[in-house]
Amino acid sequence: MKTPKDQNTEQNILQAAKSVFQRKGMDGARMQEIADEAGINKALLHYYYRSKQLLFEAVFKSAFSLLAPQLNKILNDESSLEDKIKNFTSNYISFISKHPYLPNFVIQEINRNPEFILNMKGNIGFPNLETFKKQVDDEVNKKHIKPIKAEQLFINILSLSVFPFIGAPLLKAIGNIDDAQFKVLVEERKTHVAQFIINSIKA
Amino acid sequence: MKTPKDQNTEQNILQAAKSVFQRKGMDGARMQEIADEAGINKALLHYYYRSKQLLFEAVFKSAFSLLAPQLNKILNDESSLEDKIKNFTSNYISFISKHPYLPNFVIQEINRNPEFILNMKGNIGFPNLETFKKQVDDEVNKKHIKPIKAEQLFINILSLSVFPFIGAPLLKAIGNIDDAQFKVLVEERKTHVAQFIINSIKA
DNA sequence: ACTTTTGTTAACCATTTGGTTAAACTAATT
DNA sequence: AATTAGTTTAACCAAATGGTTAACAAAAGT
Repeated sequence: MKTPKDQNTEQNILQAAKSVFQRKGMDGARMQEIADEAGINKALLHYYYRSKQLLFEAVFKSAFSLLAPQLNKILNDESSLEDKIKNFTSNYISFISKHPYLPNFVIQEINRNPEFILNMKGNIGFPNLETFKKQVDDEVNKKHIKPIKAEQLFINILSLSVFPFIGAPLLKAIGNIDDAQFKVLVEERKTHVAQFIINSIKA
Repeated sequence: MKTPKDQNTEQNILQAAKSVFQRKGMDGARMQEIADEAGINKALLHYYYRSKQLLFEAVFKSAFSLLAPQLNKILNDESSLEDKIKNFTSNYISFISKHPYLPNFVIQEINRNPEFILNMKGNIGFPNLETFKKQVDDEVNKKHIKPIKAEQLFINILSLSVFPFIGAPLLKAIGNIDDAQFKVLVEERKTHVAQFIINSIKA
């Protein structure tokens, strides 16, 4: 018997929780701040999500569910390796540009509590390397690309796509570049990264 | 009049604080836990370092001072570009292997409080890209390497060297690899990363 | 109409946490 | 031995924090 007054209180809470947790992390987040941002009383948080931990897990799963399908795109579609690399790097960098807090949040919390990701592994849609591995090994055998371990190639692709966002403040400081210039660099990376990788592995 | 009994209480505290802060971060760390790990009373923490904030800053500066000189090695020494890349990736990966919490700690805390790194920028020894930029541009002009922006190359080098440590639990989960296998991958990366980069940029 | 269920709040509670105080202890100085 | 100054601790404190309770409001069911 929901009051129509604000039928989506639960969503408001989740939205506020996302915003606060992703900026401050589990330890830095305050239930009061989430309540304020959702425009409700603190007790209502516990009415919908029983504890800080459960609210956090809802946020984390939601965030992870945004990132995982994007990963599967590169791992499990039908296109050629080169197309995969081009599409993935471009799409992933575009996607993260719109959600700049996401990768740092997910990685930080996984590091804080590594068992956490094990829960995720059961879920359908969890990324799996098998198809990608076969494809890379195959291309290597056919001498289409230089010898490389699929795992290393995957790590390289992900590193080049994701790290610039996680290390942004550091990179800006070292390179003495402002936000606008950094944005240009990121924009360039949508094509640069794929080219960089393909140059490296092509036979 | 220092008691010789334990002249290095201050160092014990710093050591314990490093351990706790680097594992739990500023928000997750507890002064009591640091005191316990240092084997002293909580009040002594405040006797030597007035507040949690000041103790944290001491730890952060110490951590950053470990990473920065390593960066300068690639940026400002006299060797050829290729040698720089080889030495840096190999040395940096070796170094971080011995301090696996360091990069995540530094990057996480910079993201939590981006103004923080601005304090560091004044310090001597803060990494500076100018020399590296000149060298890369020069190599490009001489057609020794393919055209590439020095900033992008720098980001790539750092991404490929550092990200695997920050994303380790994630990468292990996706690749279905255990700690031992991951250690092998990291070991391989000491040479793989340089080769991957050089393959990509060589003319 | 009235009873039940759901949504919402203000006030409250127990615990944790960073920080303080005053006293005790230690060792060099006089 | 008495003084002095630095070091260490137990006990304490106020604020913050996650969580609960009891009362109230609004729908929905009957």
